[in-house]
Amino acid sequence: MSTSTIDPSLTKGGYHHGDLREALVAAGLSILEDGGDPTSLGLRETARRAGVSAMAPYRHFPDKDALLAAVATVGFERLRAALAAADQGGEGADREALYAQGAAYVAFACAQPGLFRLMFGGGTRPGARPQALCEASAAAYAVLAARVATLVPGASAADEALRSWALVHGIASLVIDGLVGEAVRIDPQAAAALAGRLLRLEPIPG
Amino acid sequence: MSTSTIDPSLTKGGYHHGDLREALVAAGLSILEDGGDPTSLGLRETARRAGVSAMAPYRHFPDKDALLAAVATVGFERLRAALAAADQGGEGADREALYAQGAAYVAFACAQPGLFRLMFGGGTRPGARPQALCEASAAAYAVLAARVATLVPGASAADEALRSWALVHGIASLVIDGLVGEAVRIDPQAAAALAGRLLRLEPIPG
DNA sequence: CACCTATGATTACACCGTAAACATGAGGTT
DNA sequence: AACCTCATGTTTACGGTGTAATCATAGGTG
Repeated sequence: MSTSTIDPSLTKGGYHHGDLREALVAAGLSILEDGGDPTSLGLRETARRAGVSAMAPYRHFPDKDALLAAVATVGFERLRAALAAADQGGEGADREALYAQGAAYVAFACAQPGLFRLMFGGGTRPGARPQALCEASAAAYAVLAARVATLVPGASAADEALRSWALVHGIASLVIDGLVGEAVRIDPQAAAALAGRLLRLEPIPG
Repeated sequence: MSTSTIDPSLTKGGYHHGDLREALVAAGLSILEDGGDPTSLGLRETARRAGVSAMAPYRHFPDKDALLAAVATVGFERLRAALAAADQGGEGADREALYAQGAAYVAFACAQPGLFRLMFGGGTRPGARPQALCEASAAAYAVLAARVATLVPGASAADEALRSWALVHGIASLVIDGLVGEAVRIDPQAAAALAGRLLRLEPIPG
């Protein structure tokens, strides 16, 4: 299969288009990066963006939800990378790494709200998620959970990790939906700072 | 305008249909209560549910987003009522009232995920929200913020309220999107219990 | 009664997701 | 080299949606 000089990494599915599946995912990401909602992410619009016929995506995805899931999977991989990078920002295994992860989580959502909304409940019913999507989201969560595990005793680590996740996810959701003030929503840095502040905040005393 | 015996409260807009505007909002709510996503909430489908022509809603709403916003406004009013009722469940001004509000918040989202998703970023761009919708969401938040204000000194009350909101909102979002385990998503009681547990959880020590 | 306006119905158009039939070109076989 | 096969992409078609424009009617007002 390799007598020709074509790069084998592009040969897979590279009959007419170089690699249409990846091109479609990239087109979908570009739509979201241009300020598009998940509702703007249509099958025809994505195909148009990839410079291909409207029905071409059906050769690579069974339906629209599968294309959206593939885009969301890339989103989770990017989120995982962003969390891991933020975690490595500090030096030791201290809480600053966790705060940095929280700030990165919110900054990610604020910088790409369309992608973030697609990743979380952006259309596909739970239970019908492809395995790759589930694995990608679990991998992202694992980065946060691992940091929490280094900070708390083993028993309550799971609950503490879930609590931290819910907190930063709630901040991110409220910010991108414009429920916490316009200034924060516009500026990803301000949103990240808010996340760090709330994460550091002591619970209600009593 | 009131020589007839018709109830004035129904006279407004009640030429042909009793009160089509309210009927459309009720039809939209019923669609969401029947397990419909916000995407299932269409203009034509809502009109069909209300037993009226497809274009009739345009006499009462300028476009689809306005109808969705009206439905979301009712959702926030219901959420506000649920939070207020949960707050009154206990007796004193203690933290149990706050925990009850958190559990009620998550239970609301879990019981009506479609409505919850519509209320928060369900289509309309932030900034284009009708004033009534903003007021309804602010009124719901005010119930939670008021309880927090009775528990913490004035300076940090705002941040503490926002932190509590983000935490319960994050839990609710993750649960209805199926990111925290199927069992919790199915059972609203289990979801509410999870909210109470995480709210009670002490922060990460250090 | 005649009239006016609010309300709802019809029709039409562009867009979308999906299915079916068609066209094309790369690769292996002879 | 000639041919066959099948994966890939295109075209056409259908039902559904949101929206604009036009028509029809019900209810109160003079």
